[in-house]
Amino acid sequence: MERLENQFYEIPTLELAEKLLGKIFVRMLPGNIALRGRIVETEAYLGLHDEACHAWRGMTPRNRIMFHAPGTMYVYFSYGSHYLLNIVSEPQESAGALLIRAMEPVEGIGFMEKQRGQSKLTSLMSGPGKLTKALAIDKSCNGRDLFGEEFFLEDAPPVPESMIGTSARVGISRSRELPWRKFILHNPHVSKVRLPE
DNA sequence: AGCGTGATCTTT
DNA sequence: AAGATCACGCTG
Repeated sequence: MERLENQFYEIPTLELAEKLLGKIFVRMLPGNIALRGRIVETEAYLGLHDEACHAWRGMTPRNRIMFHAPGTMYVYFSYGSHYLLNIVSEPQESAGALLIRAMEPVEGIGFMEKQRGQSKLTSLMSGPGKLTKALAIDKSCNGRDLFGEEFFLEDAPPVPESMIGTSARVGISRSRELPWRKFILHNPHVSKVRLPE
């Protein structure tokens, strides 16, 4: 399948949240080994008026990559143990991004199992911290883009509207009313959400 | 349901 | 300098 170019990312963040579903995230390892995962869950974060977004009060050392070009990877360290992967969207000032919350393993599953220390397929990448571990993504990936030879997205047929679920975002306290989480309905690799109180 | 974990940001 | 807050995952 074809690689996705810059124009793919240059649409409103909430549209991109759905368009990313079904697409294949690829990481090439030394030795021409490929890791592939199908994106099955995303969350949108928008700089303006979204108090759950890291950038809602402006640029800081941590969030500066959110102000970069669409298609850049924003990776940050969370809860003392996990790296979380976002794909930057929107023009600079808007500071939007999509959190990649879950993928379905497609290729390189042996490597992923080793990374995760377990082999249950539906547990390998069914959460934002799990998938970065499976793909060996850490802070060194922060600021890299998806247009090189190591990281890129491959096109795939769009997921029909009837197959897309919507909900509030997981694990946040502010702006909980915004239904900006998108996922593929009934897909077993979608994260198991902690029920909100 | 509870807790480890450590960077980041806000408030003194 | 100190305290609060986490875009989480694991155990039980």
